[in-house]
Amino acid sequence: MGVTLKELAASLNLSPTTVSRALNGYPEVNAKTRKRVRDAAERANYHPNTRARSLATGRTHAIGHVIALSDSHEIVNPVFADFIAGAGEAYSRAGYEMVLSMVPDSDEAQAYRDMIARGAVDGMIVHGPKLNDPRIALLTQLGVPFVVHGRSSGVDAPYSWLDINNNRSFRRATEFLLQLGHRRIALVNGLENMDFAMRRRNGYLQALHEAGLTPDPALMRQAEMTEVFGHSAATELMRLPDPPTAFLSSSMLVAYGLRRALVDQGCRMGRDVSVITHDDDLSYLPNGRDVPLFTATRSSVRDAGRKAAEMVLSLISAPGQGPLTCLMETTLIVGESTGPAPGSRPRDTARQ
Amino acid sequence: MGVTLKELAASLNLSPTTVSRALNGYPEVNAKTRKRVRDAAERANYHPNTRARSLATGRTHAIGHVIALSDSHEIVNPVFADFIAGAGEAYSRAGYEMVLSMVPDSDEAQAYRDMIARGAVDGMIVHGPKLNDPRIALLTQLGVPFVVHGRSSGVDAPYSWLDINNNRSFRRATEFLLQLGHRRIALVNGLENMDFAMRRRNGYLQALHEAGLTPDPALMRQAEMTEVFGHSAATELMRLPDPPTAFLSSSMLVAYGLRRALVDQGCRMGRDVSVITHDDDLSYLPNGRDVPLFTATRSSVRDAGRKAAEMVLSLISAPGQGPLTCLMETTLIVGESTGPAPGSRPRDTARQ
DNA sequence: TGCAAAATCCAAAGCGTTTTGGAAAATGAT
DNA sequence: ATCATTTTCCAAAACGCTTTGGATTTTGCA
Repeated sequence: MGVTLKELAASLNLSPTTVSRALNGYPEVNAKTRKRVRDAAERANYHPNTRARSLATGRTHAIGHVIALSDSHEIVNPVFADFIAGAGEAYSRAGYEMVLSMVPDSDEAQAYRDMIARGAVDGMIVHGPKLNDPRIALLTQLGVPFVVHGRSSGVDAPYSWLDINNNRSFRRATEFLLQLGHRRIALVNGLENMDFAMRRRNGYLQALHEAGLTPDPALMRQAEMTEVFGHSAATELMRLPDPPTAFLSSSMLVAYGLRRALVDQGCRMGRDVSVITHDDDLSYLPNGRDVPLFTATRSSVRDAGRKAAEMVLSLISAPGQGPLTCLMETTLIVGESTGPAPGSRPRDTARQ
Repeated sequence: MGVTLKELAASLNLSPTTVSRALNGYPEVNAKTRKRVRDAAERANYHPNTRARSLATGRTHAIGHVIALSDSHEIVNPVFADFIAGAGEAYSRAGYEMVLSMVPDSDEAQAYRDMIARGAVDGMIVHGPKLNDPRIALLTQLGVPFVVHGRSSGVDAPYSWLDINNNRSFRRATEFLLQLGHRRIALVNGLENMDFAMRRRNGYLQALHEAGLTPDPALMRQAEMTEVFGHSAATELMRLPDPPTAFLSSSMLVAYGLRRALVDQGCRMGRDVSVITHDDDLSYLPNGRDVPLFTATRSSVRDAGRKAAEMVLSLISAPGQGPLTCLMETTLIVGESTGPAPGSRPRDTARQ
């Protein structure tokens, strides 16, 4: 508890009104007194009490994030930290706070309700949307500005979202592999009740169809995206009678696991078997130093966090503007993990 | 903005006072009316406005976490997400909020100051303490309850902390390797201006000394703990004229990199070269499925988060009790990455 | 100089709670 | 039936800020 406005005003022989206005940049205060006030505030390390301010203004200057911790598979999504970091930057630049609520996913809906009913936040970010995600309807009904990180297939009503082009991203990656001559391409995906995983799968399927290939269900796996999953998936897939010559992975960690399994089998990545992974550009999972370890579809989730935060702030400052959307394209970067399919000449020089 | 207390009171023909007391469990209210009030509150989904409540009580029911994002090496510590998850659980159980502030590390001190001056939090958690960390003095001076996740060598004044026994942990791991006959043991550490890294190094050195070995500076590396660092460190170390036969790693990700480099060199882990890593038991970095991939010193950082949160809550609810401390031991789990040093019979059967 | 307009300041109300200090009603003892 | 207690409730103040509606002073212009 620092200095209070009243005290500061008293020490300056001014009314609280004037001091408040001076600090908040209202025009009806003399330039000289404004400076006097500002200096005094600085010296006293005065910061208006957030609670009192928001009680008076009705705005909290806080954005809420609810993270559901599923009791069953207790995984904290690793992209979470970087996304939050990006969002946090934007918030602190704008003078906003971030309030986090981590709840068992059975209480998730109530967590959103509570935050809003208690007047704790001006807006929210929705993480990890699933297909037909009910949170979107809930929040629109509650009338709170919010932005979804991702989209939710099946939800028709308009809402604000920011997403990467998962479909095109995985379509391109698949095409790239096809051009290298690969015909049996495995998809090692995240859980496909997650919207992003579903879209990636669709992109992969579309590319196969356009190439006139029928997808083989045996080559498609989904699970929580860990290194261990990548390892077991690749191990099993390589033991098939007709194993894949290429892999598409949904995360760097999974790709690590793929690589380990491939090495175990005595394959060399980029020569015997190709791998493309999605790379969220996580700060602690750099994809190689100079030349990337993995050929990857890359998009910084930290940037996404920053942008999503800016979007929700914009929704708050200009409420009338209707849903905002932002679709970010990924870049396909070529690393050492891809090469022509063994025993087949590439159809065509791979475009970019 | 949900129902207000006044409205609820009006709808019940009661005064706000009575309704407040009924809901907060004060004795001076009839059991029947209390029930009536509680039911009505439930029906209306009434939640007291956090801001108003904390303005009135002087307590915010919020704990602050400041995360510094260094502009130079923009790494978000991967343990952060799991720690936060653990803490978040404890907070939401206790009806507390978590407010997060992510700032460039040049503004870090000011971020702590601000949070407190603005009356935004009742207590704080300090992340990633360095040697002689100035934040500890700052917060004690400001008089806010706080708990440090880790310790800060060089800070003498007492403070509350929760830490794992990094020293003993790495001492034991080193001893384990020595018992397996290893004599040249490399340490692939985190940045040693971090307190935890320094302690691990000391534990390692102590074990060597006790075994009558002089540490070789060429075998000790430190950097940001990424897979890529692990890879480059191991690659360089294995090219030494007299390469190590064992590695100690400070994180699972680094260990992944070590393993990749070793494989590149044609070594088999656990036979040609041994590896022990610290394992924070991160949810998305499981150490194998049945039998651990890596022999490891394990301690759940999520548990640590939970406990640290409980400690700060306890400091708040009982202010007089002086500094709380908690030293957690790690468990040394044996996986597939360790074995007897090549060309030397183990001194002794490894205890444990 | 005089007067309207602009500039500068302030008192007081209000935001949604909790809490203090009673008041009114019910109860118990005599 | 009377008085002292205890129950049960309420009016009003307070938390620290913003904001409305004036009041006072200064400025601009004729």
